[in-house]
Amino acid sequence: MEIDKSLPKSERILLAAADVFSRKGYMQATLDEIIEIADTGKGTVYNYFKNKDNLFYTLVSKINEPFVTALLKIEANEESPFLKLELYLKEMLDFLRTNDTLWQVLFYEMMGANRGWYFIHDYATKENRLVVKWGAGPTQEEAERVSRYSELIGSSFRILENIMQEGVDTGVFKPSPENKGVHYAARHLYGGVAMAVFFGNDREESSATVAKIIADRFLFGFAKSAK
Amino acid sequence: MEIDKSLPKSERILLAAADVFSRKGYMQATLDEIIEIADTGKGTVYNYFKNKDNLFYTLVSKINEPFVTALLKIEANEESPFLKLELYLKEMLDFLRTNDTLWQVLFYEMMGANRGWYFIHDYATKENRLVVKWGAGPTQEEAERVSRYSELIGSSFRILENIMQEGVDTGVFKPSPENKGVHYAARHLYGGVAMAVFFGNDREESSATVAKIIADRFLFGFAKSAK
Amino acid sequence: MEIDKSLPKSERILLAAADVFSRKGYMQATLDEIIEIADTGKGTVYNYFKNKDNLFYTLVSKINEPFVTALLKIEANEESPFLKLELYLKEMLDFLRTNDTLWQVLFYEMMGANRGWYFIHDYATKENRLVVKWGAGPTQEEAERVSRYSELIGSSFRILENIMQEGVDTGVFKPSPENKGVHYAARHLYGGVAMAVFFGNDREESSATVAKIIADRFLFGFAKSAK
Amino acid sequence: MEIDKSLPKSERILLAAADVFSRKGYMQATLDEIIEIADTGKGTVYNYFKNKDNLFYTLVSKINEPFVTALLKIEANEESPFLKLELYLKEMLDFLRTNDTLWQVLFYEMMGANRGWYFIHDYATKENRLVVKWGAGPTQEEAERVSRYSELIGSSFRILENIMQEGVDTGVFKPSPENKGVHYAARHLYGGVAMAVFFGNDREESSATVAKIIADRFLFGFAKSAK
DNA sequence: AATGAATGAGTCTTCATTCAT
DNA sequence: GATGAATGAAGACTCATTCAT
Repeated sequence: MEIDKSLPKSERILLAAADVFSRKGYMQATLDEIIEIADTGKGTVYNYFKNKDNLFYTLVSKINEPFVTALLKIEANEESPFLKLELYLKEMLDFLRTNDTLWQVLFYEMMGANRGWYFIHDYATKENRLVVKWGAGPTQEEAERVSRYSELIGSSFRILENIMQEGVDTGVFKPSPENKGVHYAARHLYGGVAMAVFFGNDREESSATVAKIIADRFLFGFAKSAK
Repeated sequence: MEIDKSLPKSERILLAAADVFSRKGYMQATLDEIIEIADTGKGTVYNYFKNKDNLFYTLVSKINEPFVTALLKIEANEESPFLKLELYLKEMLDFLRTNDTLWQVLFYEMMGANRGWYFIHDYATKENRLVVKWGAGPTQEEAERVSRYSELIGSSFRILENIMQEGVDTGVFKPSPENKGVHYAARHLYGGVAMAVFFGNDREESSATVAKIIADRFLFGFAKSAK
Repeated sequence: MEIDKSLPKSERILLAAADVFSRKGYMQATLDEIIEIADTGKGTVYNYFKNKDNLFYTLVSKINEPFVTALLKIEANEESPFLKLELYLKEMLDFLRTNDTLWQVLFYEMMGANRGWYFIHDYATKENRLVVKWGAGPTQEEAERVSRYSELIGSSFRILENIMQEGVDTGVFKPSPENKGVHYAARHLYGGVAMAVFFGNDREESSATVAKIIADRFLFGFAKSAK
Repeated sequence: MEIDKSLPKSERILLAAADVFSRKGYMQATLDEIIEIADTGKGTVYNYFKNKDNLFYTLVSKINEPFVTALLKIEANEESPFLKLELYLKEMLDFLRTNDTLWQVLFYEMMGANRGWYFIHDYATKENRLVVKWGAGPTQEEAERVSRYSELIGSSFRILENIMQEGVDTGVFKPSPENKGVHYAARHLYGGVAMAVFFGNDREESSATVAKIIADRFLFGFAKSAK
């Protein structure tokens, strides 16, 4: 990979990091390879980023930002929940197709290596609450790390929930059984889209087409006729 | 974790490995911790397993076997595709709830480290074909590794495809637009279930209930009425 | 430095460590130099010692042991405090002359790098009590480290105090002004001997002779006649 | 720590250096922390001081100066050696209590890293002479460094020797056995005071009181009666 | 004179793998 | 078969020093 030498160091490092983290994952990515590609010194990386984790987080955080902005715009517009959902999915497909490998890593880092504890988003307080099932629980550092990553994913995920909830509230979408909220259905849709992209790297259909199909199937079902 | 000392060494090692890989993921799991739990020597591990990767693969492979057997039985029975789908989902939920962390790792190892190349399952030859988009492609070792892991996931995934295809063929499920096959929809459903489990560690509802809900939503849609 | 290759690895490492720590001090000593001299692999060091600090501590601890044993024997014998004091000093001189550089490092590590906090030995509970004058205080790790080193020095220092106190109790030594105990005088004597050895590397006089002189001057004064 | 911004840069750097070296010791002190406190640029430090070592030396050298001036004044006055000794000790106690950590570092730097070679002060030529017992000896840089630091300590130490020698010459202090000079006794007293301060951070008694006690004990002994 | 971005040599530490017993 | 002592390649991170502006 070649990086434009005229860019400032910090950007060159981020570009190189994107490349390496995508190919190697978090653990196997090495700073040596990153500085080799960024054509910079090792110390320079540590002038801009506190450590490896901070470099990775800064990177995905930066990429995530315009994505969330676009989604918020979709959520805020005046269209029907049907169309909003489709627009959301198209946006998400475009985003994941561009950042597939990096987001695989992010998903994994968010979920992985967790012993007996996890975070649950408390919709009342809007905070992530630590639940320790057993064991000693995470160190503060581990907890913060996972929490940060959860928050990143959550920032786009909750917009999907909002759109779906709007549909339920306005009576066009089915409520969940026993009115449990849309969390589970949203999780399923969100995760399904992500995995479908991660799984298959084919890009034969445009994201608009695929979004339309997914939305259609999700809303009106895979069965030929209603029960 | 306590392991039955009367078991043969190789099994004790696998049990210990299951424990450690589940908690730590692949990279962060150490052989030192595994042999500590298995109460055996480090050399012994290398007598039974070629290396760390082979140990992990043997482990997930062994766990996967009865799962696939159960799915094959569901596929083979005489029920309607509707019920088969529900049974499949219940089986999958039970399985993933039991092996969530281990399968997170497996998914990641299967997808990860794949920039510029990937595998496509050729439904005709039933083999995984390597597609190199750009770059040097994987080393033979990398390729074999990813291929093996893909095959593991694929073994359960293709059964879902078969059930869905059966529904399409018998006219109860909608065919894909332009008759492209059920791959994309299957990927979406399969991935969605997996992510929903990986994401949320809540087990409030029984897997049977959840399977019923997912199947219902998947088949008949999230919208209140058909278009 | 040449090390007997027939010795077990752990001993070779300790011998090499003694050499390097003596010459370089704690911070500037490198494991690379130690393994070079011990003619062993870097991993081997970490099989025997948890980390650099533990290696250093194990080393000085091991050296300190027979020294304290010898001092305890002196404390326990039936001689007069006068003679005990002289014997103690001779023993200490012999010890410090042998281990001068290593003990300089130990003294420094015990005292140095302390921000606003220090340990005071509580003679009642026989424990080291942390006193934080200002600032955040040490991390637990720092505290334990310094405490361990303090304890090492303290093990020989308190024997001197005991001997001096015995002299006061039996009426042959002057009590401290306002009966404050012998701590200050002991500190002065102990530190004075240490510094005298650290300062001047001359070994012209035998330790027995020097011990006699120090004891004489300490007991009967430097002035020609009493006031 | 706040530093007066109106002071010239070089002084602000020295003040900041005093703070950091005191708290962290030589090795663990970083220029980053120093410039942070001095509120200056890193390059500026190197405009005024050749390197880290030179900064440290300039600092302690500057602090040492008024101390030595005060001691010289004591040496020069018309009082008895008894009183001079007491005044010297009070001055030293005051000084060390103020600069304890910094002087610990200085003592250590002076003594440390000296295996196989050391300096002896030649009282005739008033120069430090290098004695190589074995090994290659120090590099010129090492030698100069240790020599400079030795000279710093020596500047105050030799005044104590002078006072004691004056007492011997005028017949009020005991000469050393075989007329070897007061070096050893001075070393013992000087080192003892230093260590007593470094060891115990208690400041319960005023330096005047402590000086009186030390002088009394040193001159007239710890034993209740002369032999 | 003042600055601070850039550097890379240097260090501790980890851990999969080997092999002699 | 079973073992575990020994290994060294690899990797994150630090920090004194330089030098162009």
